Amino acid sequence: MYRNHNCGELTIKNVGEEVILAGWIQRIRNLGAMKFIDLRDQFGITQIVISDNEEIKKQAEDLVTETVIQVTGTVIERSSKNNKMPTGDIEIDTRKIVVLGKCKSTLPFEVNSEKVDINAVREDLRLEYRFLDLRNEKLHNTILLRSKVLKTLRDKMDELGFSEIQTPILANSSPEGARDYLVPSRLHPGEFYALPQAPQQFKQLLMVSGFDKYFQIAPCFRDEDPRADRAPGEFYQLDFEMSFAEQEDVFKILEEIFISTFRKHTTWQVEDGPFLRIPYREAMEKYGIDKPDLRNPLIIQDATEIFKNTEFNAFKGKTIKVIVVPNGAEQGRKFFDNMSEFAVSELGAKGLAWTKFDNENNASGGIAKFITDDVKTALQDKLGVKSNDSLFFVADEFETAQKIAGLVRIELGKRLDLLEKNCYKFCLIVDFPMYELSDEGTIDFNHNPFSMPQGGMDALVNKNPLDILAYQFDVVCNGYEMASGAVRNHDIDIMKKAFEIAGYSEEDVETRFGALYKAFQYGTPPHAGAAPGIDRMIMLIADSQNIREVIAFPKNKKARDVLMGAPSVVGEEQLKDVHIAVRE
RNA sequence: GGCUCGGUAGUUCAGUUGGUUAGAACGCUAGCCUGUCACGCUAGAGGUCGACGGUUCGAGCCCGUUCCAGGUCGCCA
Repeated sequence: MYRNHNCGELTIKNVGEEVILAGWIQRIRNLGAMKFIDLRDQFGITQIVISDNEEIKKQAEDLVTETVIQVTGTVIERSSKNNKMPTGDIEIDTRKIVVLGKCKSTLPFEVNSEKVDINAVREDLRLEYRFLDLRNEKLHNTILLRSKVLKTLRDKMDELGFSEIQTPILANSSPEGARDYLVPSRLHPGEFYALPQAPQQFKQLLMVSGFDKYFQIAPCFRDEDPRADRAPGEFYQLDFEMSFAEQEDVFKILEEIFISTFRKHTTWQVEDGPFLRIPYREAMEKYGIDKPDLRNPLIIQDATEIFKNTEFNAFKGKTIKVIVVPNGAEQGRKFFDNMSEFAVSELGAKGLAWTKFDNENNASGGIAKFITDDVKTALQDKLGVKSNDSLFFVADEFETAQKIAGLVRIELGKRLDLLEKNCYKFCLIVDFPMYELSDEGTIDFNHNPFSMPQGGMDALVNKNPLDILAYQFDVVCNGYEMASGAVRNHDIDIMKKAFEIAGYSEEDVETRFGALYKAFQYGTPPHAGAAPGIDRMIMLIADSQNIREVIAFPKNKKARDVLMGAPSVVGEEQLKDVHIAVRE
């Protein structure tokens, strides 16, 4: 028996009991004739005291921190208690110490040190020694939180009538989307599997097979560069799909999942559903981005009309976007200069014009001299500008102006500390366009080629493709895209037409999406679904700034596992097996 | 791939117009200490200043190349 209690459960009630504990030495305080050891395991810390007995002192002589030991002794009441810890009333009067796992005396970084912030330690070093890093309480607890969230999600999906069905990891390359991870086939020279970017086609096939509601905590693989909120290589989605479902049915499920999971695992405020629905175009107009952070109260307004006769050269012939900051006039000149500097150097703006309205409602500073009486009246009447407000203007081509104004809005929210605290603000971005214009001027799918166009065949035949909307939506929370979903296009004729508009022939569809093309000719129920990103969900729940904090063994920016050493060079024999020529 | 910020002791960092022996804190080692809990005190060990090349009497510092790593843009149906 290695232990009969853990390190977090002994209290004053256990005084007098003979116990065996096991754990890691977090700290040793050597007072000469006596010695205190903080013994740590996943459940807590218990103080071990060593005194008097020469035999035991000898056993404790060469101990170093992070060694795993087993301690046998008696629970005694402390003479000086520590009310900061749950076990602070007691300590273990030691009878025997056994070293179970030795540890080097010099660690690559300090573990669970209150003197050093682990987040300050170079990240590649933490990743190289991830097994030590994961001993740090906060990270350790985040991984345990992840386990709890996964359980909540599974229970919730089960409760909602979904069946968990696993789909292949060795799958086929899909010609759309991100770069695939390829796996060479041994049995079929020159052919490759691809790791799935998402179980998209499989889950739609399950619908054809009559599985009413499917879900899976699905690994997804995409060979793309990472971001702070996007892990390289692989990530997990709560992938689900429902038969005979419309968009609203999916919304209800998403609202149920997010609200219940966030309420269960956080203390921040989560509003009741339904989530606010914002059409994509409205989101771009008001926030300049399709994943708005609604904790930020600022909105973007259009002032193109107001300035159409302006003498200000930078505004002439441009789309003018303006952000009005209520009571923003109290900021000094330096703030405005810094914002302009930021917009130009960081955002690539041509400039960031600004002005402010004083107590008497007169524009002063910045571009005040271009705020004519007419413009002033219009700003007040049409955009609601009041005294002591400040205004930031972005003038550019329409889409650029929108985008830069969106980034300025985010930065203003940060610098002025405008974000509502301790809350999760969810919304649904709906009505994504079906198509977009590519850089080459051709028509491309905007988001997901499997989505049903709003208006069906009629819209495809009669409308300008760029005006067609899709039943395609995102869940957004606090500025992060949390889920993507759609009503799928289950009608083979509409599908052919939809692809035709994007420049694919029927043969293209047949070869690229052969399984769906075939299956949809044998009785397909209308279906819809979505896929919340699990890593990002846990990141928000844990209030982490970096997605690697919610993954036990994350890869670094270059998609390398520095602990395990993946990817790695493989032997010639292995390469020959899979018919890959050995380089000379 | 572009832009940007970094790389100095085990760790986190400082390092003056380029100038003697490259410092601090934490950690580590040793000694002292019977009530600590971020224990305290004293002493010590520990450095190819990412790598290569250049400028210079002299480079941690300036220049070039390169490697590694973070953020961001491209990318992510």
